Amino acid sequence: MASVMSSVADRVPVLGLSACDHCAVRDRTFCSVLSPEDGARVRATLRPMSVGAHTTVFEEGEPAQYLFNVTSGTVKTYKLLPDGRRQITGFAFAGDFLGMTVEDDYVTSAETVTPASLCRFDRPRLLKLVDEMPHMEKHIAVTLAHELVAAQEQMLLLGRKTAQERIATFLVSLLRRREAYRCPGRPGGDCSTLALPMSRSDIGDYLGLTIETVSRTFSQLRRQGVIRLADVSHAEILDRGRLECLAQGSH
Amino acid sequence: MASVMSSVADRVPVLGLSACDHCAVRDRTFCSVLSPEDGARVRATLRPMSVGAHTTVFEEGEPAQYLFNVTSGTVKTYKLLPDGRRQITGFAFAGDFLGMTVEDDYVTSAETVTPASLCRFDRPRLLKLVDEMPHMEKHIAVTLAHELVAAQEQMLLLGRKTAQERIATFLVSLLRRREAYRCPGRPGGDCSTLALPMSRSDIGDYLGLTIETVSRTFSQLRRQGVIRLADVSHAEILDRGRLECLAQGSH
DNA sequence: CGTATGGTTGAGTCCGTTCAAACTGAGTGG
DNA sequence: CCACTCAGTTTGAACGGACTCAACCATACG
Repeated sequence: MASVMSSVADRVPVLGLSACDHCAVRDRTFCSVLSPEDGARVRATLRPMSVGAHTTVFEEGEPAQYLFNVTSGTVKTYKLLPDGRRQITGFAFAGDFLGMTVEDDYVTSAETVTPASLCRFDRPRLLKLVDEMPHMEKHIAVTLAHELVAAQEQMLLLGRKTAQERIATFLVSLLRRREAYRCPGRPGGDCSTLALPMSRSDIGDYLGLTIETVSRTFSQLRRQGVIRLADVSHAEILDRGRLECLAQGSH
Repeated sequence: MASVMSSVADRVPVLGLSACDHCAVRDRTFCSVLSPEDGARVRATLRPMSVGAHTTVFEEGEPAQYLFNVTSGTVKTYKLLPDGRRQITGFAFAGDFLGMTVEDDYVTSAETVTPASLCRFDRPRLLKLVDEMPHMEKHIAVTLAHELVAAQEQMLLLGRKTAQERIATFLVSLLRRREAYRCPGRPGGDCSTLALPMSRSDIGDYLGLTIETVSRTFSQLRRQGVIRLADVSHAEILDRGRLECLAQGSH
């Protein structure tokens, strides 16, 4: 599968220093904690890029040459077993960080779900800068801690929840994530319609289910009046309270 | 359930400054990166303690007043659903860190599996010190990153592996963890007998299985000549190659 | 030696999977 | 405009791996 580094990166123009100033996700990334001078040094390691849907960003096991910030679109990270079984470890949306690793190789693969724009950092150079910037180290530690909490919640889901509880948890976490990123007053911030940019197959591989079970469970929730499916990738949440009950396993 | 903080802590004598000098796990913790002066400041926030088996160290949702280093024994961390379903998120052995959280509340519960000794740190005071010590910040970020990798591997296990693959993965990861902590030449470092201090119920709740399936799968591996069960809590690895094949899902 | 607790084994069940068929909607071309 | 294709989704029917329920066994302990 084509790697983004060789195939797409060089086609995208470097937008220059001003790009960061207009960055929509700036205040959700480590860039927000940088002084003007440090910001300039970080920008020197950066290249903004746009890629189409279903493009490989990096692959597990390959040397981690770059780090990425998602500035728009959706990206999935996943691990594979030799026989092709797949576990999606997370979905990254605008503002999320990708490819952080202590080892020198990526520990998951990453592929875009939708067309996406990414901020690509040269990893060795950025890590050298990080060493000199305690604020950034701190920001990364906090990000890692949040990801770890999410991972532990996902373990509970994968180890102990039923199909219906998994789907409910997934929908609620998408809702919460959207709320965390939008001001309450902002347009769409409290809308009950949820975009599901990923396929049923992706949802299944994220929740430890098959596509058929995902589909059946959506239908089940629809018949129960908890959600309405405007179309295959847009779910309207009709009864959020009930959904949250289901999600935490108390029916 | 009895909390360690109120019930056990005060019975254990403070061993004074010299305790750290003899600490067996010192070089595996953040203490190893401290200068002598910083070490003294950290020690002022610390109290060593010993607790019996099956003792609650902290509970999910409760204010995170302390952080812990395990100096001996085994501790499990877990999350519960309202109806009692449990997911063990990890086992902590000597040298492992417990209770790290960005939020002000613990995100998992922790309970000893065996009698254990712990180094208890006052969290607010330690975090204040960490802010002034970039080395420690770095060490914590690295630890978090490693835990995140382990969590992602556990997601793959819980979402996509069969019972036999889960048990095999569990045994292999215990072997690897022991190897990482012991020099090859040291006694017991290359011994093929593995201690399983945790109950079948704990193993099941860690691997997303029931105790019956755990027990059956051990018997299955025994019949296949992959392991030998000296007793209920000691497994001898007879065919490590085969076990590693099973663990990664390629049979 | 009786009791208790945890572990093992067996039999039957069930939830989610597998296999298969039908449906949907977007894209293409006559 | 409709027919056709194709990939993704939904639905149905049968299956199976892990679960549930239950009995039995082993070790520890008073």
